[in-house]
Amino acid sequence: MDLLTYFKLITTISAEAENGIVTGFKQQQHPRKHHLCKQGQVVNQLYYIQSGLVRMYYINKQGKDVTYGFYTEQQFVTVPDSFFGHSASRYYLELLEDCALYAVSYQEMTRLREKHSELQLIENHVLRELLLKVSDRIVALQFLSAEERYIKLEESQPSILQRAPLGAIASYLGITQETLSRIRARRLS
Amino acid sequence: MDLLTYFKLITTISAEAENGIVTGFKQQQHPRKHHLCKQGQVVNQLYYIQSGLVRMYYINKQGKDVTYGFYTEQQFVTVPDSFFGHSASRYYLELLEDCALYAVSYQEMTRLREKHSELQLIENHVLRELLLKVSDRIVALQFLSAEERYIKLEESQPSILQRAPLGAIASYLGITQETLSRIRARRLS
DNA sequence: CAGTTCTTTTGACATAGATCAAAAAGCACC
DNA sequence: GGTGCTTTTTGATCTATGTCAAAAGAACTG
Repeated sequence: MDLLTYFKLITTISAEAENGIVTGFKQQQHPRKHHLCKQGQVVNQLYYIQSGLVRMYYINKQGKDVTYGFYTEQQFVTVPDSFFGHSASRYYLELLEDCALYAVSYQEMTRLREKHSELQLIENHVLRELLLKVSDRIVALQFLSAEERYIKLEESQPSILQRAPLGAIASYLGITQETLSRIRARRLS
Repeated sequence: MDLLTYFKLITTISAEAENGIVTGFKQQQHPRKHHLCKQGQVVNQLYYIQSGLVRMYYINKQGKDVTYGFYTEQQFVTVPDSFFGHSASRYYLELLEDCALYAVSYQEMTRLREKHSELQLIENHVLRELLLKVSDRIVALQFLSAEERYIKLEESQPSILQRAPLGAIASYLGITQETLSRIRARRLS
């Protein structure tokens, strides 16, 4: 879905704000495997995903790649602490599919937000969505078994199971590839 | 710390905004064990904790009480999805100590936000803090062992270990009381 | 399409942490 | 200061999930 169309679902947008959005958000295309950001960089862009799939991950102390989250069509993605705090990112942002994105820089977003109250609203909306998404994860990780977490993902974002590689899904669920593979086998029978 | 003092650490506050804050945020005192919210209610207030300790928890499918988070001095607490979305809360908010709070209603917060750009900034700041806090939890729950999670809590919020009961801490860490007790014993020797 | 490499599955074994049960230690209230 | 609660600790198993290793399957590449 187009960025403006999406915004209009959240709130009504004045003509001036629409103008600001169209110039402030830059359309981009990137191929599969492209990195929007690597560990150590400051992420200065907030991305809206028109189409495609993005994975956020980090490398833990044992050198293992751990998926923090998946982001798809009609979602925003960035590394919040880096974007808002201008700090080095602990995370990588990697495209798992070719993506059509809209990107806005922090400076531009600040300008838009100050000029158009709609953008303020939208930013809050985005933050709340991110917060909600993350809250659900905690509940899952805290007290569901590996299999229950898998089922939960299956219900909430079924397409991920098809679209992302096994290893990425496993670390997202907080389990090993092997265990995920076994869960899958068990569920088929 | 006083609410205004805290706000002034985030941004400069105009005289009018100061006025709005002072009238909009109501000071409250509540005793230990009081509930600010129970499961099923809509949480219409955002709380700033001047002193005391608040626990957010829910009852899971097996009927067990699971701590979602602890909130202390100089933090904001509410149930974000309920407060922002006017939906029924899945969580309880319980005071683990006598608390001095400032409370602002959703409507009042909206009014303040629209009138004073500072409040907008502060709200975003609060959301970002909540998001950061929660992000760290995910990283911990995803790939740290029970003992590592304990150590992490010890480092980031040492006072919780003294102030909250064992069972509440255990479920926060995603483990049983018994395991937590054993971890403690192990670390003392 | 044969060879190389990456991904997923399967198997055997090890272990962190759960569960159940009971003892011990803290607290509160007559 | 004893009697009854609640909270914490300790002990003995049990189980889900991890680890290591190897096989099977897909997916690129020249």
